[in-house]
Amino acid sequence: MMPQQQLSCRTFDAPAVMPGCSTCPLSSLELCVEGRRNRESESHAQNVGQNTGFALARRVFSRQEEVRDLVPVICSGWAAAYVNLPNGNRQILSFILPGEFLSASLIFSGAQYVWVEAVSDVHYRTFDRTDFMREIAGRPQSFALIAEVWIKEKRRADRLIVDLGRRTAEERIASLLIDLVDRLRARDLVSPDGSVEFPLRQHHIADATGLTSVHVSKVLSEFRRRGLFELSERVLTIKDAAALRRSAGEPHSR
Amino acid sequence: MMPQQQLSCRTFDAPAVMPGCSTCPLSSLELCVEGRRNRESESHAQNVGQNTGFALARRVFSRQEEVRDLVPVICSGWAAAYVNLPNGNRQILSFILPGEFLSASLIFSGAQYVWVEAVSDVHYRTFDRTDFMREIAGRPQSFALIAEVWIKEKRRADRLIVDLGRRTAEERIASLLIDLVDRLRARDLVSPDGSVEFPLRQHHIADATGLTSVHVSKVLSEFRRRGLFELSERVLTIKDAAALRRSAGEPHSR
DNA sequence: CGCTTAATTGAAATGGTTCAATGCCTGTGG
DNA sequence: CCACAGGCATTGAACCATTTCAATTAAGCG
Repeated sequence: MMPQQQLSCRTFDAPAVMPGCSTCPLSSLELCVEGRRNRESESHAQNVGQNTGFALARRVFSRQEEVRDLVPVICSGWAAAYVNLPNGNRQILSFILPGEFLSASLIFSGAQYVWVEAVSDVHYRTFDRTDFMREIAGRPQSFALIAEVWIKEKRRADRLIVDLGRRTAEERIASLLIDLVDRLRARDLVSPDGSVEFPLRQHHIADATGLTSVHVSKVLSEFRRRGLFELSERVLTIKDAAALRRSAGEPHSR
Repeated sequence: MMPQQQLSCRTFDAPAVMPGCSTCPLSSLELCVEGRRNRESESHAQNVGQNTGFALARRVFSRQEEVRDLVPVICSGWAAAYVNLPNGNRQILSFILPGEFLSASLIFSGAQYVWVEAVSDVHYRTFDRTDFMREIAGRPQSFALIAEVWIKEKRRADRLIVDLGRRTAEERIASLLIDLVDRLRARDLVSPDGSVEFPLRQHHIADATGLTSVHVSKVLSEFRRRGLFELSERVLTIKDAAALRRSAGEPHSR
């Protein structure tokens, strides 16, 4: 228990409760030592080996050998899961926000085919897979929660397939922004005036939407010109949500 | 138990053992009344409500209300899971071959956002979700098998994302053909001379690869001209597997 | 046998890429 | 405090992979 591999970079004294905790499955399952909702309640956290980690922005922080036996969850910051192509291109499969598993597949298997890069500085937490499995196997309602997480991830992947296969650059970019803002809102990370910390570079958006960063720049400029949002200094402020949603095309099975 | 909803179309006297049985998870879990490997062995099949169904080619055969409580598995024939877009386009998310769940998500939830169409005539089988869950929840090794199915499905979705986001028409089409043939080979559906029943129309390939059927026609002609395969009369014969694999680009995380 | 669906082919149009040049900002080192 | 390098964003022009449009033939199907 408590396998203390250091995933990468330096350690860090992380504050106990992090932005991701409010929506983190590990927290609601009372399996996280730090993020427990109710510190008085009976907790299973001490039965699950766990550890914290930290990665600087732009660093790759999940490697084959490191996730072999560990299930990582993001506590704060953004990450991106991607694959590299022989020609030097890459495709981002998903952005990972605070309170999310690096990948739901890693809950059940250490086999990994994606790279994960920290977009901003990232605090994460790793759980011993065997311990974790044992804890949820016993409790059906825990299992239902994990199934839900998994289904959501699959649904998001399917939505991306539709975007990449059948929708224009404008629609893809608008969808991505809407999806991210919606998820951030669920985590209470949108401030009352509608602005959000938005660490993505244009090349991230390009890699996620299957476009070039040159074209992303052009589309974003056009969106700004139309007054849909403001985006500068790593802060995004939606100005005309309805128009943005229109640009994303009809909601195709949200 | 045994909820006897008729999913659609007419009933049919299906032969007990079908092409999909050899690789069907329900069969290896001994949960299928018909497809059991070992008829003498102790089986849990009578604990799980189940029924057969049949759908004619080109029919939609999975609707919201119908999968609410049922987990469908294809026994013979091909199906396609897709979503419709407001502009009349559609995107096929996956082809479903004999021995596969309609969608792994349906194992855990009846909420559905895709349509499923029979590509060729399809025999399928439905299992009561509650019964099914109860049976696998108790047995960890069953659960591992289901997790594996789920991970495979997700991995295939991720591969499609990469194809649609970053690869050319040729690469997408070649990848699709290779993937299908590989899966068919695993089911022993490739005859010794290398030919397979291949019920897809060009518009299926187009809808799956995010292209137009016009362009699919051009690429397929070019492939044929180069002698990579023959394809006519719903039969595909790979002639130059190595060259086809080259056209698909490097294997990006198979 | 006629009617609809599927496949083929060519020509024109286009959404997005590629290439290239410029400016900006940030961090770094002298 | 300035010079310089590297990453990031912007803009315009040329290019190209794929779409769109259109016309023709071939293939199922009742």
